[in-house]
Amino acid sequence: MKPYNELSKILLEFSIYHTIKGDAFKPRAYEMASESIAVLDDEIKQTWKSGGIKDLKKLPGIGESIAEKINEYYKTGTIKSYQKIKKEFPVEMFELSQIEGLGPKHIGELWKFLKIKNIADLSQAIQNNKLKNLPGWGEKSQNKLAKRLKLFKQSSDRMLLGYILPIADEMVNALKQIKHVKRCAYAGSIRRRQETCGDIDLIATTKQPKKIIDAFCKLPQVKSIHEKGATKASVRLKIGVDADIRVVRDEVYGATLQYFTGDKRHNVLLRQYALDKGYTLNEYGLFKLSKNTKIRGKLIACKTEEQIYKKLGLDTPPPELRVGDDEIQAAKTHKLPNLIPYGSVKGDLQVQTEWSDGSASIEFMAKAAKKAGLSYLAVTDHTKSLTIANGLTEKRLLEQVKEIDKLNKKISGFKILKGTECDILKDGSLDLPDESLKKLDFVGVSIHSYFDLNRSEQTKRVIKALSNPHVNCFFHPTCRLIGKRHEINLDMEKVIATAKKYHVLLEINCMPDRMDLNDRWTRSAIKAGVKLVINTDAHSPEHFNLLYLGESIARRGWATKKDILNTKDVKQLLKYLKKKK
DNA sequence: GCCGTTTTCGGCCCGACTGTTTTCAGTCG
Repeated sequence: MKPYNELSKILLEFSIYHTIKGDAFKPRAYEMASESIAVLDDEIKQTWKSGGIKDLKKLPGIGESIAEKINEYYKTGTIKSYQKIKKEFPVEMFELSQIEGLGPKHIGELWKFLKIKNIADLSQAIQNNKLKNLPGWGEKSQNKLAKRLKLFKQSSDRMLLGYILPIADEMVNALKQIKHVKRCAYAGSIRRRQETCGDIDLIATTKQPKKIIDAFCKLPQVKSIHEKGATKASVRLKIGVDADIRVVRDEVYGATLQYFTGDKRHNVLLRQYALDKGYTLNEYGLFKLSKNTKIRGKLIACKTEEQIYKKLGLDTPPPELRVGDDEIQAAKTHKLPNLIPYGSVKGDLQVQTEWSDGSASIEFMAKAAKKAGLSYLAVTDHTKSLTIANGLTEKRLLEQVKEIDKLNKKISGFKILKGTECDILKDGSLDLPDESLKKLDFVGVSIHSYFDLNRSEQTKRVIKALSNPHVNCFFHPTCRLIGKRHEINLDMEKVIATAKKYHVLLEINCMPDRMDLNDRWTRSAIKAGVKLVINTDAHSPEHFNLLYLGESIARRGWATKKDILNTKDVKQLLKYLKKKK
């Protein structure tokens, strides 16, 4: 399922409604707007608040009519034309549409013939064998829908990238072992490194597609099969999400990879762009259109993604940037950023040890970090107000400082920095006095209490904390836990401006359910000239392997190496931090 | 209903699979 909010659900219902009515182009317009709003989430309301209809219209997929509907929604809490539709057609269209294989037309028929309004009605109708006698339906379609409904009821939400990526890797590696497979890769949201993914998209190349499809359907991760054709299959995995595979000839690998990497909005824009230039693009290649006709002509490119983009006069946007925003424009004007390469981070600046709520000693963590390829870390245990995590008092912090001095003499080729994850108290003051903070190399601050303060109080609290002259970094700034806890209510624009003013670093936290900052705030911070760091927030040695997740976000936020401070070695890092003192 | 480096009007992405059909509509990505 996509991360829809209420407004994006309403717009999707408009889309479904217009499809049922038979409108040709309105459905897609509403669908695009719905997706746009799902992605922007909280930001949409801020846009409306600060710029009204005028600024809403600047957003992709939102024009006069939908901007007015959004305005009405925020002003009155509802949309009149939506109420009208609901009266005429009182169906939970969004809910029903979340069942795989149940689209607008069928939702319309189920209402027309059987007065099915929601999931409960549908379950009842299936039990009573009512569907199979509808025009155009049969035994098979009823059974199929029954299966999909069951899956829907027990389906898990989107999975965190940090959990699903390793599974996709396993499947790709297993398929690569098969004799006839030339190439195999994951595409889709996983390749784009989206923070959560709804499914796994694989592509493979071979001269014997049937063998690969069979092997795919028999992978140990597979629970059941939805579809199995000559070159394409779709299955349910035991972990509760779907996986799709598409098998093509090796020569068209580039076109297929491009096509299935998406995202949808990027591809729609790219194909429109191609049409304007007299080409048509599909999963088999870029084709020249014959003059004045719409007939597909000569194959122009298909071997690599780069070749296809180049023929269109574009640089190749890295997969992480393909979201259908402004990346095609940047590709056209050669302004795509030189993204930070994976494996660039040299030191981890948020590490918890057994001194507070970590599982290992400082020495053990340092050795694990070194083994993971890092050359320094900052020990940043919690502070005293976080009693549940055994936070450090001033006295214990001093003892820890001494121990770190000792360890630094003992361990060669690696530097342990003295740091803290100092709690920001309710009023914005810090949990440790300045005398303690100034003894440290690296002061991180973060919020672990009073998540519910209103926007102005919370913002004031954070600005006060960041203005303390000893503070180097704001850890997991929005405090969100994906699927569990919302972002705290912060005026991020102000926080970013404050970070800029006081030379405070903002963190990209690599914990799979944090990923905080997210990609959009990362891009805003970079645009504002704020430096960032990528930290794992390690509580045990294996967490150092999560750095790639933070690097994914940085890339999705258009970060180059120079935007991320801990891509520097420890000497340069300390030099930068010193400037502040 | 949205959108514009040919357009403020006239376009709007494309192919595989399924199930019910005898040539296609619906759905998906």
